[in-house]
Amino acid sequence: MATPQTGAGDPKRSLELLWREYGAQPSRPGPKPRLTVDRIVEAAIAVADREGSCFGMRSVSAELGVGAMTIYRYVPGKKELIDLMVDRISRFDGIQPDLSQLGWREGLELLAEGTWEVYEAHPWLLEINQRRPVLGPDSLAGYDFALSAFEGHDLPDREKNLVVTAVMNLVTGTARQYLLGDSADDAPETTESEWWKMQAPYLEKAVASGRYPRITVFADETAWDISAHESMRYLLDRFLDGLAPRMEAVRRAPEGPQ
Amino acid sequence: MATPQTGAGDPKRSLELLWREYGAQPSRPGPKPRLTVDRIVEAAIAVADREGSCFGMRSVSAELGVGAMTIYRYVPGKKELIDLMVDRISRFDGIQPDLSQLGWREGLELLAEGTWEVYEAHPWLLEINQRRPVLGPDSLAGYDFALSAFEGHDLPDREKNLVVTAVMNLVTGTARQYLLGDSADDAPETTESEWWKMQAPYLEKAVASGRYPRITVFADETAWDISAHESMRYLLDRFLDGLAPRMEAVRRAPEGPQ
DNA sequence: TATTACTGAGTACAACGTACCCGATTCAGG
DNA sequence: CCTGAATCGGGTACGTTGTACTCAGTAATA
Repeated sequence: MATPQTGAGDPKRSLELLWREYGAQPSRPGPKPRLTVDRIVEAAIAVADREGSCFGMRSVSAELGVGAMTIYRYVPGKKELIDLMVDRISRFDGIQPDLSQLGWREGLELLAEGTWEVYEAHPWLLEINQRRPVLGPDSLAGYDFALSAFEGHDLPDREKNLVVTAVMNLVTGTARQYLLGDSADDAPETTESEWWKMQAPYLEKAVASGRYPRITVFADETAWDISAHESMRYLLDRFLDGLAPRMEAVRRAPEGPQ
Repeated sequence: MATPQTGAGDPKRSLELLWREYGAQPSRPGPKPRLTVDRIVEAAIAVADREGSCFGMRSVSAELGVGAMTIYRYVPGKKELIDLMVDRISRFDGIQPDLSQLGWREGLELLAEGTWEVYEAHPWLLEINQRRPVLGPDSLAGYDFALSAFEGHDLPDREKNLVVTAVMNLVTGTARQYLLGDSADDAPETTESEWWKMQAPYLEKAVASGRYPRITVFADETAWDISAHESMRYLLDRFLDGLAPRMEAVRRAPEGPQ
């Protein structure tokens, strides 16, 4: 048979792997598999944490101590492996605080901070270009967890989705802006401060040219010394401020029927 | 001499090219260059618009009708070319409305919508992993333009930067979530609705399992039918709602001294 | 025991960015 | 004018990437 359908980028295979069943397989001929999909995913995450998003399949194989092509027996291709890695990363290992005990605001703040921590731990996540959101078991659990922040409020389902995706996109956008450099990738190159020192002469000359009349703030160094996390919190806090009136409006009466 | 320093990823070369002078060069021996850096950048953008961010240097060469290696006479490497492309894309071609005539809110909305349109026109921009923000002439002009939204308000410089980056990160985050699929890249694969149709059975089974108690909204299709732009606007509007009190507090008196 | 399916490793290929070399071209100085 | 030097464009080739394919070895079933 030609082309045994190891076709790359098959979403169906990704989904099958994501939602794979762990039940006992019927015994089949042939040697027992030495690896498992889980071990490969864990190894790939370890490699990506170390090498950045441009990790190679050969590195994953080496990490597992197997031949270069061996992992292809378990995973159809790199794209699918990344799908699995992304879902695995979304798993919330710590204790899940009971968001319904907290207020909606604290809940969403926790969601944002949790997402932020994931990006800090695995900056390569920001570099991969996820074609479509792959909702695996762990991502779905995270979404379910996020929705618990709205308990006690009669926000329409549609708006719940808007809010949750807003918070996540807000975190992602800021993280991308600031945390990308932390990923090792291929060029350590220059540090943050060195980079600005390098740009400074050009920027100063540009500002001096008068073509950028409003950018005169380079004199004040502290105006540009903004940490990634502070930037995220500012955006988050204003967003939640703006959301507050709406949440108050849909607050459910504590005891009575809805 | 060994290694004539065609070193890739040199930020200094990027900066030199970004802020290159257009003055008449002193006449030098050798044939006149057939290309210019600008033509290469324009061609590369055209190719990226067509092929996605995974455009190849050979495609750019072909677009210009020159040999594969010829463009390396003008640009040190792909990274630097991308830096130039990013800055070029940031150029605001249309008429710049006078933000100072509008209110701060309309100004920031215009900034967000403008950024959004850039991403819609050039989705590949979302796929490239910019190590560090390269502030070229056009990016700087955009930033200067953005700052004009704060005229008539005594917001501290530091907070201005927080707000502007917040708006841009907000747009970027949402755009990335939704617009990535529009980039042609390598796999047209499945459409949005096909993808959800493919995921549906797994999600339904997962929800039915009871492990995700709060995700019961899959019954209501409309709850998930959220357009990219709507999602961005929701986040933007709440953010601006939250920013409003602060902006009112720092509003400068119309006539009197500050 | 014979069959059969499956595993793991090795080889190889296309595409990528780009280092290097060489002939052709055009200016500056005599 | 001629000569030397500097530059340009193109071709070739190398290392690295993801992965298609082949083949020998293994273990459960009939």
